[in-house]
Amino acid sequence: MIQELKNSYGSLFEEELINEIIQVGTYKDVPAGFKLMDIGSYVKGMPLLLSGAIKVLREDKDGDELLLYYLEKGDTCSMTMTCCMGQTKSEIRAIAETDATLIMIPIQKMEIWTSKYKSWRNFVFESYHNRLNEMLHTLDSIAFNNMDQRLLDYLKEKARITKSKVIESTHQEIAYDLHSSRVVISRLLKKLENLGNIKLHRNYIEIINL
Amino acid sequence: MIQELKNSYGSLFEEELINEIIQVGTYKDVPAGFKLMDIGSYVKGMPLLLSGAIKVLREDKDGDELLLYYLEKGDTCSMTMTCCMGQTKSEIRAIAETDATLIMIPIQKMEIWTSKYKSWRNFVFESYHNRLNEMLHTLDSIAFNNMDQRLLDYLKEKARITKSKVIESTHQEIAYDLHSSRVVISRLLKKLENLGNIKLHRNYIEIINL
DNA sequence: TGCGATTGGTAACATTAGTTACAAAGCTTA
DNA sequence: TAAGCTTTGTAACTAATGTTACCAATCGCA
Repeated sequence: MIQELKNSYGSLFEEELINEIIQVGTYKDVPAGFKLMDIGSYVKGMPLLLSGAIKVLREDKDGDELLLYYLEKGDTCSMTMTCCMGQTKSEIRAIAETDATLIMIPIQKMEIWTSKYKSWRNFVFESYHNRLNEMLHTLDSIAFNNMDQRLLDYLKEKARITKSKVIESTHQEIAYDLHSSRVVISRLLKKLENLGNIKLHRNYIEIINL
Repeated sequence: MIQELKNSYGSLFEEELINEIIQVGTYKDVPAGFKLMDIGSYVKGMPLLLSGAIKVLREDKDGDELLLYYLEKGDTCSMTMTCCMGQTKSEIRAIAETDATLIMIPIQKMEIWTSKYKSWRNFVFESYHNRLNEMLHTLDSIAFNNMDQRLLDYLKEKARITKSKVIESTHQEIAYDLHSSRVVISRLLKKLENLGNIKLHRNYIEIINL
């Protein structure tokens, strides 16, 4: 854990802060698909992601989902931070996209470290900054792009996150993430296959050239 | 200015911080329609809004716009904050929706006050929190609602922001904000009029019952 | 091996939103 | 007041997306 922590955050945080994190943080190892946080639940701690990817999504009143963005090594969840501080419920759901390891920081430390460590403050601000930009990007995608472009972006991002040319998703799962319907996604995927961008298989999609 | 500042921020900030703000802040009085910030421009200072409303919007590569949210008394622009700190260009455009008064804080003070004043830290965090939530709300609206619902929400919000039962916009202007076309908006507005929710006039819309 | 469940392909159709085109109504100003 | 601009209304059409329905392929497992 210590080596992993230094590997991901060593250049960001000073030695002293790293040591504090080691002291109070709890190491967690979660399998792909594990639900780290749900809408309406209260937040107990703040996660620092060491490895793997976390999928952050939104749900509307009818239970329809929408993928917001992914968190990666070195990221944390800004939503969590604000929830911690404001003692409000979570507005989003977070699910491990791949197997992931992370360190949970007790929320009381948040406030203390924010006044004590400049590097922590910068990290928190930068994190907010990144999340806001990702939200902007998602919004752009929905507001300005057609579904075929969104699907293309989705496939690219998923391949990047999983570091693989093979996307292990069913059409239905993709439809959920993009808040569309299975039939529409199948249709557009078939179009991409005909263009030679991908190759379709049962339960996975092979990326040829995006 | 001093009275206005205490009125809007007196309960948030301690006396000492208020005094510092008075010392280093510049008072600004801008007319409705004034462009406070544009996409791609660098940010010189951080605004604290004293009165009026600021419209924050996004633009895509083709110049198509989309309204993100409004800022009101007591708000600041989180985008600005992150831009200041990261020295990156603005991702959004900000335009005074009504006549507005605000105080510009030199960006150097940001960093100093963040370590010096707990109330400032809380303000900054809370501000991020609010903006993230507004972004989520906008995203919900675009992803999960049809245009008629979005239009309804738009009219409600605009009436709230301007504190008026009369919305002084042309159909074309509304179409820009919602990233739609004039014909579509006219169509839906007419439907709302037939339902008795609004009354249409040239250059303004009267709200009957939303 | 065979049955049921899951997954994907496709057609036909419905709905929503965007586009083009044009006319009428209402301001503005020469 | 006539000419010209802006704004709004509306029809007809196109495009994109969503829905329903049904079948075929594949998989897991009894």
